[in-house]
Amino acid sequence: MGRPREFDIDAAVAAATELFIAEGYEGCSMDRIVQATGVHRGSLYAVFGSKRGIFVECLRKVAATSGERKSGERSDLLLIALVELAARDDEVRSICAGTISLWRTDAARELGTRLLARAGLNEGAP
Amino acid sequence: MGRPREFDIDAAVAAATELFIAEGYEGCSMDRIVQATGVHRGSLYAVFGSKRGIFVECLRKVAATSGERKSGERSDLLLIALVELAARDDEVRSICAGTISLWRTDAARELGTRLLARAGLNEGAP
DNA sequence: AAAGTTCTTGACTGACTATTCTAGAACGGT
DNA sequence: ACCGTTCTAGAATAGTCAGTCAAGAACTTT
Repeated sequence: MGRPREFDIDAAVAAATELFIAEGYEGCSMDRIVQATGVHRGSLYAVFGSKRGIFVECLRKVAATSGERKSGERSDLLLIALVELAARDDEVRSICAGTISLWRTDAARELGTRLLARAGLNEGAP
Repeated sequence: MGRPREFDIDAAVAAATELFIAEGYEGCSMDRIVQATGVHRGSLYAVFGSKRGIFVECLRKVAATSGERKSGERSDLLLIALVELAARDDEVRSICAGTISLWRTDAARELGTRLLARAGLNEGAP
């Protein structure tokens, strides 16, 4: 049925996830995502619909594999989602809420700890 | 010495602070800041130099009055700073580190708690 | 091999971005 | 009353942003 896709969706999502974690949502452009994934803009839009669509897919992937991940990895993208998107995006907020509710640890402390680590704090002098 | 300033710098900083807290750093444009402060673009640039300059001043103000503020108010802008700026801006990171080091509470938990509250979580169903 | 379908590609668009510039207005000093 | 200085006002600029589109390529089915 038609021309086969030349890129791996999961791989693109993984690459985009790393990018979002490193640069934030508003902080990284579609150009950067195209560059990091190696997938053409048009192809990304055909599959995910929008930049937000890409992010939501990344978030869903992290949520789905949350159990298998270390506490750092599973929190990083949530941080971005909570600070930049959740307040104005019901779906993102809902995914975040669902993910966190599955954690057994203290969510506030885990997120706060990871927040500081990601910012480069709590590992030496100011 | 020259024409007197027609706006109150502290008031502008306070208005900008609220805006940054509500919409994030990348999430709010200079247009929005001009609108919220009621100060002309040129005047803002004359005083603060850049959008980043405005943010840093807001952060400094919060840091300086951190002792007088409730835990929510003093954490909100730090969240934005830590997630969006600190990783790539040494000065911002330094201000954050200095502020947090003065807190007597568990910084990670306080930030995490505020993070969830700001996102609209932990106050009802998902 | 022709038709139909799905994907890729590169160029394009209009809106929005932070920042700058110039002209003029309001002050203090002389 | 003029001069130097500091601020304001509005328009302008160049760059970046997310998103779109038409043309062609790779596949399956008939």
